Amino acid sequence: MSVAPGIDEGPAPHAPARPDIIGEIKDRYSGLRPAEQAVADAVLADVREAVRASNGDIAARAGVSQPTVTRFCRSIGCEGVRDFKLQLAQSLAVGEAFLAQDETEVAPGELPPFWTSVLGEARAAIREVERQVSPDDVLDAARALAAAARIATFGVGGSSAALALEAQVRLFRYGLAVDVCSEPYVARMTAATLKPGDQMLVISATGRTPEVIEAVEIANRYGAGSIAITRPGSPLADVAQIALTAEIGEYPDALTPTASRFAFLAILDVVAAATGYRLGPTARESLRRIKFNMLDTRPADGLEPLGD
Amino acid sequence: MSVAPGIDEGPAPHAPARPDIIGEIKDRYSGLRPAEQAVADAVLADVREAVRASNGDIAARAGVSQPTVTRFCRSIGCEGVRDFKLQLAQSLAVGEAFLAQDETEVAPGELPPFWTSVLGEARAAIREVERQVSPDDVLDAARALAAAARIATFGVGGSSAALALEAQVRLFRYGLAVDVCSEPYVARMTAATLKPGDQMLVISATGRTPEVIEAVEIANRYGAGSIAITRPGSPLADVAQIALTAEIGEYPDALTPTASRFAFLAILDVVAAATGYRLGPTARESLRRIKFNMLDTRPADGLEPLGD
DNA sequence: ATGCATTGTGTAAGTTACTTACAAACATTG
DNA sequence: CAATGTTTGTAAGTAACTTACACAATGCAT
Repeated sequence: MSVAPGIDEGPAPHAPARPDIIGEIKDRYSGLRPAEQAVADAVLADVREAVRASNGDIAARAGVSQPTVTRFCRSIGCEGVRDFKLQLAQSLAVGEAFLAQDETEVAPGELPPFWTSVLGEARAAIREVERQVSPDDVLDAARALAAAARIATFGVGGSSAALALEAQVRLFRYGLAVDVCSEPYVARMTAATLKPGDQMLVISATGRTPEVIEAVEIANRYGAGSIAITRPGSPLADVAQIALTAEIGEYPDALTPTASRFAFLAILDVVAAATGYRLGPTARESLRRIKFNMLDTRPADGLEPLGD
Repeated sequence: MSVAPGIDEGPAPHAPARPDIIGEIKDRYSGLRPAEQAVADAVLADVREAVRASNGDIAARAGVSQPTVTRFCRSIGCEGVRDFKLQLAQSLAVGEAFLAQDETEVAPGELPPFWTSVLGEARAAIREVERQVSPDDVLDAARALAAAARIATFGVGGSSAALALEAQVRLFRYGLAVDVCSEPYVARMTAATLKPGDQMLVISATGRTPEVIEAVEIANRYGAGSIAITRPGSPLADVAQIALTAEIGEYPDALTPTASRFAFLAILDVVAAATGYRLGPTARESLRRIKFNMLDTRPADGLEPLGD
């Protein structure tokens, strides 16, 4: 019985994200020639069908000649029809994976406008973590946290405060000594009590909140380590000894909550997992104890988050 | 200046997820004929190249005839080479979107084992929100929240408590009266003060925490509305008047934080956005005021989350 | 071990799909 | 109005995939 070989997806492209050919069609639509616009109309009218249709079918559907279809493809930046179809298939596949509205079996007309943007932004934020956060930095942070005699987490301003709480919740379970605060004066006082071997872990989406920067500076001054989850190139990233950064674009709609929370939560989770692995058996024992004691208070039902 | 037409991706397929052709190749590998296995090897050795290569190129690379390539495609369930390539392109595109390890430009050997699992689980959780949460329920919840004279949010146990805080942070900005607590006795007392027209919003990953269920029951009893973000079919989902539920599988590794937080944060964000849209101008005015007043305390740099 | 049947595979021919070249029609500019 | 440039279709050429058939290899039965 032979074993399937491994998979190699080819050398990594060094260009940014692969262009979304559907987006390209729409962006360039107004600059297309009339017959080419007819092709675009035909394609966008049923993208799935267009992926499978022959050049001739598309031409017939659009009421143009076959070479016009080739020209259309060239106009939107493809090498030819074959290239176009491959890209269209990929754009469609990614679209379905990210915006799989048809899989929720909800009629398109009934979806609120924010539905796709909120969830799409959340996904994009997580993707940015993959792109921007260095695993080495994560491992450095985990090493520092795992070895810390004490950890103080701090964040202000609502969501950063909630994330600081999440940080505490994630780390204390491994048996680490973690305290959390979201009040600037207490944070400053806490930072002043830190010593060499302690860690300050702060979270700030903008990286420019003076109170957060100040707390890190105080911790640094007293010889403690400092880790920041924040925005690249920000003043906070500059003062923290380890900076785990991701730049998350803001969706330009004030009514839609910021997606940066997803990115920062993801960073936190990766760091927490790395710390857990770093600690190894002691972390597992701590978790085991928690599980054991939480079992007494409520019936368990398969795998569940510990403690809600 | 013509406007680009809308997009129609074609009728929704009623089958489950589209098969992953790369997975099919690997699953069926041992059952393939020898020459077809050589094709599989050649394809998997460089999938990106294979997508673009002609039938003849693949055959040459595999050291087989062109018809063998066609046969290979048929063996793995495709109609032919054209179909195969389209599916391969899509599988590759989805794979990149979900597991784009090569885009982080980190050598595969250096990635910690949890890296892909943590982030992949986060993505899967968000996807489950799309699959499981009904937009109608979201709109119902938004309608109730937008009309509420008062909103009380509650969650216990660490992350649910953090999410309750996130809920408060998201909603109060629209000008709604929202208070948050994570202490069961205070929650019970708060619930007892609610009246018709008020809303209780609770978050619980398991849906079985007695304190949370109890708070909802109290609120119901006093004529207030109740909204739960929780697990489907749970006791909490049963007692809440509006239940926004998603079942998130737990990754069977105690050291990896639960991804359900991403799902619940996503639900929260969708509900918050829907509420904001429901409120419309009053929400925007409230946000404008916050922005205006936060500008005084720190320099703004493009679009940023409000208040960190 | 031998013969027969089945399976696997390649070569060659046929079909489909895409591209190129050229001519005609249309639009723009002077 | 004439000249030039752009757009588009028809027809021919090329690329890519599929089918048919023959041969080789393998497996099974005697």
